[in-house]
Amino acid sequence: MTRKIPLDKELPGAAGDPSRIPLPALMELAVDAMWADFRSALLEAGITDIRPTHGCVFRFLHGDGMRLTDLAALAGLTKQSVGEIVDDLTALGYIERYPDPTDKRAKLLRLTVKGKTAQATGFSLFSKLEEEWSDAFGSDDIAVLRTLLERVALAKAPGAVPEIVRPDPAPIA
Amino acid sequence: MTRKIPLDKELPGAAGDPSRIPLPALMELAVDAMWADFRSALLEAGITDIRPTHGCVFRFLHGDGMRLTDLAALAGLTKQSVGEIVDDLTALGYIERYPDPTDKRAKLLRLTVKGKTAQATGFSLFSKLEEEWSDAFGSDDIAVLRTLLERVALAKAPGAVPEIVRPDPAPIA
DNA sequence: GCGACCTTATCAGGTGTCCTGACCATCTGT
DNA sequence: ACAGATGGTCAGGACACCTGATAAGGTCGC
Repeated sequence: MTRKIPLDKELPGAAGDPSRIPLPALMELAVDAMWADFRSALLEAGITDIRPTHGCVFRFLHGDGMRLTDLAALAGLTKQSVGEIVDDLTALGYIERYPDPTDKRAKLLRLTVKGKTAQATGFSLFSKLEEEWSDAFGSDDIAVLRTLLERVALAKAPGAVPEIVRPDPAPIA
Repeated sequence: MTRKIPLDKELPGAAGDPSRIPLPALMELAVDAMWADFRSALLEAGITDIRPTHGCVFRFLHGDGMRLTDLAALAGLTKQSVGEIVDDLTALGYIERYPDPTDKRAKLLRLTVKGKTAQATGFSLFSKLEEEWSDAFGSDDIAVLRTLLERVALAKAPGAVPEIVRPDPAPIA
């Protein structure tokens, strides 16, 4: 039972079985569901003042001082856009700006303790979400999904893949 | 080679391996890539004046006369929003409005010939896209992806699944 | 050491896509 | 026949992006 509306006898487009929801639409449904799950988990974890837009900061801000320009480049947005998001998160106490000692034009950005905690919570909830989806839809299929998506990301958006942030990374050696 | 930045020795969140891009982010990358592929295929097919927003009409408008309200409900948007989109597509010649003979308040919407052609083209391109992705990433994995996503959609957004439109369906019997 | 040029960040303003609220014309149930 | 629901539209606003311009500060050639 995947279809409700009976099919026409002749299909103008003849583009395969039209009861198949287009794959991109199907994926969008799923990704929306994922984000909805994540957001409600965030709320349950007591984080109520972070909007989806803020995600780019928590995903890409790392280290002990990043420039707005660099963060924007990682996030794939303009510095103006990220600037506004950064203003927001600064006002909320998740990140702070301080002057770059080596360049009087620049300001450096870093997560506050509150911000680091929130970032860690987020990453932990992502993990939990993946486990829950594994339980709900089969860990084998979710594993296939992940490796497939990783290959897709590498093939289609190579620049975006390696730059994903981990909680407070610091170079070894 | 999935990671570029070396890991910290101690991971604050300890939320599994942080080199794993969060699943929702990974899916978003993939879905964006899909839409990008689809849009460029649309352009190659000579359809250059349809914006992503217009998709809701081509996805959900079917039959020989639908009300704005019903279309909006299917698309999950307000009638005001869909009204604007409909104005747009009417001006572009893809759909037309005509008065509902049974209700003087209402207007009915239907695709023009141009609109039906575009819809059919779209569905055909979706099919082609899925084939191309099967070739590129493995038909087995794409098949798993599809059935998984269908189960997800059914579980997480049951209302959205059956109402997807096919090109010009007409009830049998 | 100094002008030409590139960056950094920010200000100002605009666009596209959604939303809520208010409204009139019309239909429906009692 | 009238109260209340419904169909469509107008007006206005939120939000997440964008482009362009500008001031302050680096960098490099010579």
